[in-house]
Amino acid sequence: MARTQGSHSDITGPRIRKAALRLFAQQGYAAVSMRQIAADVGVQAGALYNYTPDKQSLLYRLMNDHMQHLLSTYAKLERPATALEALRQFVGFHIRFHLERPDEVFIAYMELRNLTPENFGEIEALRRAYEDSLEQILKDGQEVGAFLVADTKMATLAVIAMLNGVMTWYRAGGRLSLDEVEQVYWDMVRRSVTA
Amino acid sequence: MARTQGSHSDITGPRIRKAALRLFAQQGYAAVSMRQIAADVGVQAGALYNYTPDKQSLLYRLMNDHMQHLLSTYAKLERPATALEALRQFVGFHIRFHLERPDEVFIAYMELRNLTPENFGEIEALRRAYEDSLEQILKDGQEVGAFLVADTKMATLAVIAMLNGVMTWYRAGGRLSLDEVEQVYWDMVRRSVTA
DNA sequence: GTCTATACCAAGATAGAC
DNA sequence: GTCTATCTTGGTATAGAC
Repeated sequence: MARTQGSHSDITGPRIRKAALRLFAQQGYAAVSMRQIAADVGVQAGALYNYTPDKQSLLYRLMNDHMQHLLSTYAKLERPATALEALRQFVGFHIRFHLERPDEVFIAYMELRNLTPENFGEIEALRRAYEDSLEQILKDGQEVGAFLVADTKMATLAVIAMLNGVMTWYRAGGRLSLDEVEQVYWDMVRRSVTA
Repeated sequence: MARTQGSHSDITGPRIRKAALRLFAQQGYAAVSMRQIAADVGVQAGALYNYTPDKQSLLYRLMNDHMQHLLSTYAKLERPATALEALRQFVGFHIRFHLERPDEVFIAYMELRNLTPENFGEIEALRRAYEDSLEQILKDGQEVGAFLVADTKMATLAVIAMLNGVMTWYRAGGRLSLDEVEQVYWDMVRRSVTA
């Protein structure tokens, strides 16, 4: 665990972010000290400042990395032919991507208020871009009569909120398999936006 | 604002809780200091300890008061005759009760991890009791064929998650009236649990 | 690149005067 | 019941040796 000296430029950075990620998710940004993160990594507190100018930048980096990863992964998916299929794809993607990264997800929406205004603005823009991709699906489906919603913006937020709820209770190995959960949520989402 | 002396037993307590409520909601429990709360009330930090044994108890008190209020208010409602009407009542009650108390709601689910294990257990039990009242509605409706859901527990959590989403974006005086929002969400909830 | 040591400040909580 | 003053601890961040 605790090393005494040496040069580890390539691995210490990722280790710091990994430790910060877990600790922030567990205890919250404000409740975690730089000393705690350093102890977890096995270095002294001062060494952290070779990798981040300050604590705030560490948080921002974690949230930015996560959002970029989310957007780029979704963008790489092959686009289905119909709006209904696109919605199904979105539901499956959203549930799986998020369930695989509980710490990142938790931080991404619990620690928004601990970002500086500038950093907050940037993360918010990324989040909105992701929401927009769902709203576009709903708009497309609405146009061709596949969906029937009173307001695509509200429906977008309602669907995402419903899906995010999975993260608060789902645990692998529990009563329900991931496939079952995905199926149930897909049913509810589909019914909520169709006539 | 800043008073200099005197005896204010009856009003200082509530003022402290009100200040703590707002500050915790805005900045997070861990990021708010007792000195900040005291300054907001207009007393010195030491004076707070005449009203709470410590900071943790202050948080617990706020969350407990909120949950008790939620449960007792819902319990006082007249029970509708049908499951469908009961669900409609729940949706309207949930949205309105929560939108009227954004700070309490925000704290109640953002600061759970800052409770001691004992306090956490108590608050969790109250939250579960509230969820159970919705699940009972879904079970009743499922029995008489009014609803069709794959799993009442999952449907309960999905519906609450969807409704809670309103709190993240709705602002009075915005594009949509409260009645409109309630109507839209009721439509989506109803469709999501019926065939 | 990491260490030890430390500057500097603010936190929660308590003591005793009024 | 509130004040002032203070104890003790731990926070972020930096300096300089290795």
